Amino acid sequence: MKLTRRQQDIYDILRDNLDHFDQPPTYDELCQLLGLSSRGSLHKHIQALTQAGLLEPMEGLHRGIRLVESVEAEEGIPFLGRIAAGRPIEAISQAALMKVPDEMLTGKSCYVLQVTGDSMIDEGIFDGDYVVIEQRDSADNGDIVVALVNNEEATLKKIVQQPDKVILYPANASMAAMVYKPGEIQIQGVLRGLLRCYL
Amino acid sequence: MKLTRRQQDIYDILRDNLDHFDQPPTYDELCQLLGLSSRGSLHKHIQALTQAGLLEPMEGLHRGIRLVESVEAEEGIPFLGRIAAGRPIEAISQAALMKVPDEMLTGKSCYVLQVTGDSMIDEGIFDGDYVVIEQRDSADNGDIVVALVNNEEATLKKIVQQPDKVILYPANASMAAMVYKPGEIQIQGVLRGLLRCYL
DNA sequence: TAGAATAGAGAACAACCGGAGAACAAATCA
DNA sequence: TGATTTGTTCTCCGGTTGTTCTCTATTCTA
Repeated sequence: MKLTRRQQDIYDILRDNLDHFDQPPTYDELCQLLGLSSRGSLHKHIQALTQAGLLEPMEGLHRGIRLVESVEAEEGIPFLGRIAAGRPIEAISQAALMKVPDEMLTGKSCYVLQVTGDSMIDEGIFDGDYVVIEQRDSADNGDIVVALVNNEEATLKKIVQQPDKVILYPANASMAAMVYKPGEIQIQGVLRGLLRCYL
Repeated sequence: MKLTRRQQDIYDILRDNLDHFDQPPTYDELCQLLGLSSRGSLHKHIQALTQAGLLEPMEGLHRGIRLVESVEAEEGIPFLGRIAAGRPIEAISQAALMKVPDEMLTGKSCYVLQVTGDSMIDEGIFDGDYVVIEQRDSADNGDIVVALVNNEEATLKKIVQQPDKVILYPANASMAAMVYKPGEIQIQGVLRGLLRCYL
């Protein structure tokens, strides 16, 4: 169902309010947020959203505006942000969904990051490529993982774990491997797929 | 149905706008983008695109210009087979569909091939990777294309076309470029995306 | 060269969108 | 219970936006 601009505004505000308050707003409160002076005008939009299946029908109840729970999710897995060696993952403001081949999905929770930098270039992972990551807290030796170093820097590297140390290998002849103590490294996910767009 | 030049312009702009805004443009906004001063002129083109099945019919709705989402974007595009330099495309027995990110689709007809061999390794295209190809019979210099050589061998190479010759460059330091006469090379498609599965 | 196809300008029209405000009824609160 | 808040319904309005015309210019083709 297609929403008009104002309907979209109102839906966004309602969705936003969900996180901030435990009670739905009254019409008057919503009108104030929207800069309206007439409840009647708002009501028409609320009705349209209900018609569209985005709001539960509210039969006269006060504070009865409620979002429909299972708005059928679009297909795809979330694109979370960028990962660059030596920095935290840079989250993107608006969560977008990205369709990926089923072959890359493992049934576990997965997400997409965009790679910044050339540290994995010898593995054919270039600056600007997208990687599909399976959320996990452990990995096998030789896996390419998203690792959190000292709870602050996120990086994409090939990992080798030994009883007394953890080594992160970049795939770039001009960069050196880094050695850490096991406690300093936290695995956040394992590389499952690569996506690259040409112009 | 074949689009006129202006119709193609408009379609491209609409497709481009999809990524930048969450609401379709109004006629006036589109006119401004196109340098038109009359909504009536635009309307004729919109109608033609609707007729061609590329736009949803908009029954008087404001901001009602909406692209018809192709089945391909929902279900995936066909995986046709393997391509190895020096051999015809090896078709797969049963056609499978593969979901790919919308960003790789151009609205034109696309398909997926699996790459065999290392001839494009310096471009980060490895043996076993999947490539998304847009079906076309022409390309710009520097594009990576699926080219049919002498009507029998298919190959994935970077192309440079000159009036008197066509050069196919592999992206592998240990391989040499090949030079052909224009008539010997037939372009079958242009590289739009790359997919790689890890384990 | 005539005709068709493409492309645009501009005017007039109708529908849609968003809003105001009054009156009413139901829910909630004191 | 009575008063107040809150949701509902209704009519009305104006600007925006899509639609339909007619008219003109340019390009391509038979």
